[in-house]
Amino acid sequence: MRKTSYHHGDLSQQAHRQALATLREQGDSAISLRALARQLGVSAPALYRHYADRETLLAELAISGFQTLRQRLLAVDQQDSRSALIGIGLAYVAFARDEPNLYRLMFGGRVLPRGVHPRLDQAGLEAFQVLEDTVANGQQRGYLKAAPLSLLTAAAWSLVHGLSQLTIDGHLPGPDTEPQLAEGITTLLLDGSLYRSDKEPTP
Amino acid sequence: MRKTSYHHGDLSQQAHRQALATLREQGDSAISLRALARQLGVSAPALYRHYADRETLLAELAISGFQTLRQRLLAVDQQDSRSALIGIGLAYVAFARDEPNLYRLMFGGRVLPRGVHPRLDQAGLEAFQVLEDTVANGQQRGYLKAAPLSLLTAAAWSLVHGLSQLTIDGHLPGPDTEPQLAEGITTLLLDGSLYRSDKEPTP
DNA sequence: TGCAAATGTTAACACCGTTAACTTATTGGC
DNA sequence: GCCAATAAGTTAACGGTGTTAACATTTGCA
Repeated sequence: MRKTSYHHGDLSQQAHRQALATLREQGDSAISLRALARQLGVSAPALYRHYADRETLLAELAISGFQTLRQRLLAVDQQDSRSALIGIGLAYVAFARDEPNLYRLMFGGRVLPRGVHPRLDQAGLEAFQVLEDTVANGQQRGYLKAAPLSLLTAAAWSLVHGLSQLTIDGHLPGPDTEPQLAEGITTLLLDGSLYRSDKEPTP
Repeated sequence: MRKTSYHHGDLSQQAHRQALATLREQGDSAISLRALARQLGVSAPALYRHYADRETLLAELAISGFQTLRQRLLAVDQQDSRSALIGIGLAYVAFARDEPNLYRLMFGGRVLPRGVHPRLDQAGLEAFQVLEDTVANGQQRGYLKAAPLSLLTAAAWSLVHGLSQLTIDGHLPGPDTEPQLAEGITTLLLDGSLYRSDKEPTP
């Protein structure tokens, strides 16, 4: 009664799985509920028993994306502040490079606006929290300036997010200069880009 | 023979105009060739005399976006290096904030991939060039580190692009903290975020 | 004047997301 | 163990989309 049963039995999960595969390979615009249903051997309206609409399905994919991004950031060694910060930056960009289509969906903006899917907003915040905690930790240890936490965090996030986006969209000249580029840029934010002969980072 | 003539006479430009208006108000996904033709009082296939397909029309909009972004960056005062760099950063983020939907289209990535519309790629490069020139100038004047130009430029671009994207998509906590945030962050990249008591920027 | 090119037209194809109305299987209470 | 409620599927249909083919009209030039 597995194959020919009226009820599919595992449609929700399999739809998520298949949609994620399509997303990875061809981007979010290639995800069609009808095609998805076809691939799963089911009628299109059946999917509406599990997802309110197409956008909700996409939101679900983005949520799982934020969760794995968070896991990747949590896995970074936090021994000393400097390597923790650089490590976070590298891990962030590496995730975007490994999952460009998923990353684009997560930060698409137009396709998944904030304030519509609460669980999505929360998943994004939780990933962001890891970065903020690392920055706060660096401040407490006296490694980072006493500037407002929100400012430092926004700067760090902007930098890695911008670099990720530009990298996966091919805007940067040498696309294979990664990940030295990520490390160099992160270092630059930490040390500053001004010319000076006297640079002695106070740990 | 204006209104009832068989030939429209100005379809290409008016299509561009109307599509840009729709883009600004509702985002690129709201642009439909059929609806566009309807609004212009013309049949849908007529548009194909002027644009190869929908994507080409979107590319045209993005091109004009890059051109006005370039103009905005060129208008920044270049008297001294520091204010030029900060000014470029502010102008860049201001553009994104003023034209969020246009900006998203320009850097969408999935909807307008690079390497497909040569004129679009070129327009993007030309805007980028202004930023690079400013950075190179700062180096020549001895204001910026002698690090590789591509590294410094990529860092600056990543920062302003990331901040723009996060801002217009509402990812940053206080959305009205702009544009102090942009200035603070740009300053941070210039001076570095490390704690140190001796900071004397060498001009 | 006449013919070619430019620029419109209608009809049609193959998709899409979504809803309504209906059918079948599963499950929990008596 | 039956049987009603519910969960999870079905087909049919509506209105929308991008795009192409085949045809019509206007314009501009030789």
